[in-house]
Amino acid sequence: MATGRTHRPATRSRGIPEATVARLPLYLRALTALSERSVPTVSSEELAAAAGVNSAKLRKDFSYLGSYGTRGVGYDVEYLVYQISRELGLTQDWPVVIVGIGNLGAALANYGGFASRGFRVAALIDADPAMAGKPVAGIPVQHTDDLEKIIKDNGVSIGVIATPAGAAQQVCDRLVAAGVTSILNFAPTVLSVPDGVDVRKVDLSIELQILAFHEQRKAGEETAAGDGALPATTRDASTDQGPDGDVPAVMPA
Amino acid sequence: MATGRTHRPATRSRGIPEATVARLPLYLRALTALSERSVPTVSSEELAAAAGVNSAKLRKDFSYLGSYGTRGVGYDVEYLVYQISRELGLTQDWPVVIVGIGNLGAALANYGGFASRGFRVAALIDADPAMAGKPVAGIPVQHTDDLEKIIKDNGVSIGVIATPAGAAQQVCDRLVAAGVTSILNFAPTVLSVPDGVDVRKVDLSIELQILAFHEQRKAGEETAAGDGALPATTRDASTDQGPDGDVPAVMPA
DNA sequence: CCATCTTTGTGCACGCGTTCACAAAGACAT
DNA sequence: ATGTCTTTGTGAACGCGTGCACAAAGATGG
Repeated sequence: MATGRTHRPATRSRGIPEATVARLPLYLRALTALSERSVPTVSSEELAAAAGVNSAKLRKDFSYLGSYGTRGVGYDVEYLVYQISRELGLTQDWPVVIVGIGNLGAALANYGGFASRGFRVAALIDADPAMAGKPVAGIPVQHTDDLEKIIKDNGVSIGVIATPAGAAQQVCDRLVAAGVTSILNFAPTVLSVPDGVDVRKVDLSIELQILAFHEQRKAGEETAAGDGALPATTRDASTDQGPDGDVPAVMPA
Repeated sequence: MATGRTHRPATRSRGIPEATVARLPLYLRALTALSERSVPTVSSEELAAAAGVNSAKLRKDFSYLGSYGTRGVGYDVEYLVYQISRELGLTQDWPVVIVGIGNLGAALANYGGFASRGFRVAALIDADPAMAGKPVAGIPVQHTDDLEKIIKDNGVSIGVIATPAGAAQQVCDRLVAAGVTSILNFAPTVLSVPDGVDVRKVDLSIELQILAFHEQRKAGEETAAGDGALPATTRDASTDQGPDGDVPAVMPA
């Protein structure tokens, strides 16, 4: 998914570049796997391979956190797991509410990856009165009317929006008004929020569209001769190095 | 979601920067909305606002596609919808298979955003024999054994992986071997694929972790003096200018 | 204690992406 | 036709992120 930032130029949070922050969870996952296999240390090379990144990049990323490695040896797995967890704020409990319990909302409620990382689904909220009280993933769905109270009672600061596009902005506004300062938006809309509120966006259809773009390029390069309107003619599929760059489809905003 | 690119340095596909490609779907969505309201033309300023981006960026993005605007007037909505759709390859039908029909897979199968953009769910595939034949979103689930045949019979080139992490790489390998060249991965794993195959990754837990990082920063800034564990106490919501940069959590690879 | 070997941490250069700011282009009125 | 006004399209500067390549640091063995 891709979205644009309109204002601030990619602020660097407390010295840690955003790009690095976005990779920390990846490292953490790889490290956790190593930890479960009781591997004591890893080299930047090995860990980078496991996380699917360049080793120099990984070392530079870690250098922003401090010098946690030992030259000639590598990094202590357990220690690094702790440091990254702490940096990401995963050592504390984050109550989360999911608003919009349709197919996607229900799937998210059931998703194990949340609980395993310190995120606790504090409540499920839906506008449909018929849903109220019905348990999803073992948690009873509550009605939107109680949204503000739920947020406040549970000290929720992170909200997940999985409503239809039409309801998203309104839900967002209410979440923010109630004190939520971080939002993960699955609805296909651009949300506008006041400064100080983080929004990350996940749009499944956009991801597919980006894939389709590249797929189209791989496929017909010569078939493009068609009607007009576009240059795209006689494209020789010569060295088709298969596209893919590092571009987001999910970003804050 | 976040992943790193290991190799190629963000190839520019046929002159169109990846960053631009990632934004095209956003513009398209905004334009479609305008089209439905029968708005004939839009200025870059208006459209940029609707898409949540900078107007200069939008104009530059469009300039990569060609000169479709009229100075002093703006852009013709219908024409632009067509051009972007064509550029993204949405004027053709893209059969897609979803592998792994758990909570998430089922939600994806039901997701309306796919069909509305030229993506057709050609088949649902799951490894559980008990699922076989059971209809999900009106489509009968088929067994993994038939994966290769399904891909070939339907001419599928885009696959969606919604299996548990453990099965993802294996499924991926089979998809690729069967001819799939674009993969949207929801499993929390780094997939390795041969050159020429595009992978985009969506990781819900990573998104939350990134939000948690910023949330933590917003929360305790002063409490940080403590033991080193976590600030998170006494949250004063002062002037919390909230961080947020433009960093991806989803990328190809 | 010294030599060697491994691996980290980083200075530096390069390239992509973003943004500003403006000239060119066209619409529209007179 | 000519002038004015709006909006595009883009040249240029800047900043972030990436990756190379190497020096510094430490482990390890003799």
